[in-house]
Amino acid sequence: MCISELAQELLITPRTIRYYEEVGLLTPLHHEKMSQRLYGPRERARLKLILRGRRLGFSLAEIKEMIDLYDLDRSERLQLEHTVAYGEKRLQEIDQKIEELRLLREELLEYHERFSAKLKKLNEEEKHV
Amino acid sequence: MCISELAQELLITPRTIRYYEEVGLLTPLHHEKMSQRLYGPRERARLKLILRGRRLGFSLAEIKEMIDLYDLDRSERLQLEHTVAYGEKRLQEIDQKIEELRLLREELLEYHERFSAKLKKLNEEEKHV
DNA sequence: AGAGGGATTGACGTTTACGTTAACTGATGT
DNA sequence: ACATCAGTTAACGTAAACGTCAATCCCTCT
Repeated sequence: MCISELAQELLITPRTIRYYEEVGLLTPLHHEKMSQRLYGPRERARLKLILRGRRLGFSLAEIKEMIDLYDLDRSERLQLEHTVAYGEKRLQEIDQKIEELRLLREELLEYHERFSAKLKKLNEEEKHV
Repeated sequence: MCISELAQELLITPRTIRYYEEVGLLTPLHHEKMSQRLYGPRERARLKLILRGRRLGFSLAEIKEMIDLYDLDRSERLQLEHTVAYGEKRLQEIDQKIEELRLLREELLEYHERFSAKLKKLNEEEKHV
């Protein structure tokens, strides 16, 4: 899979994909001999994860931490305990974000229902005319 | 409530609060005669909503849309139908974000459990030595 | 061999969301 | 009256996350 195909599928620009490589979020096949980058299913899954993180308000640095955290090749020889503890913290953060979204949802819904009621009332008043 | 009190309570800087006013997200009491801005409970609630939005990855422009949407004073004379429809769209977006967070959570949890198991195994091997 | 089309590599530009600093003002304690 | 101290305005600075553009390169097709 070449860069523009991948970009088109995920609705982003090639520049974005190269940028993610530049900051160490992606590592497509791209040796000396090859003139183009090639993306396998692993890089594709990783990119989707990055984009999901972005949509949810995580910075690229945070996303990199999460990804590196569970990158077997890089952290196998590092402190597993630290990794596990840190991962738990990240999961808790996500739970909190979910909770905050629930709260935001409730808040907006409250406004929304107040407005819907008003609209309904107005429509009924029109009928009576 | 003055600006620094509010800032301290919500763990942000006064500059941030003034900036939100600059872009039309807040409208504290601040007439000609007064030399300081005063924030009531309404502005405080609004600010908390803004900060929640930010933590969840919404841009200030998006947050402004949401807030303006249900600002009675401004939209009462506007098209209520449009407001209601748009609000429903926003609620759906939030539901999707919640779903995406659930997916991200699952993904990370999967990695996490794989790592935890590995750690446990290593600890047990140590005992046997 | 020459032309065209997509990919690559700098390099600089841009937007968002503030940070920082300077110069000023208004209220307040002594 | 004077100092001081928080708040204000105005202006410029900055980090993150790309956008944009030019120059070059590679491959392919005729």
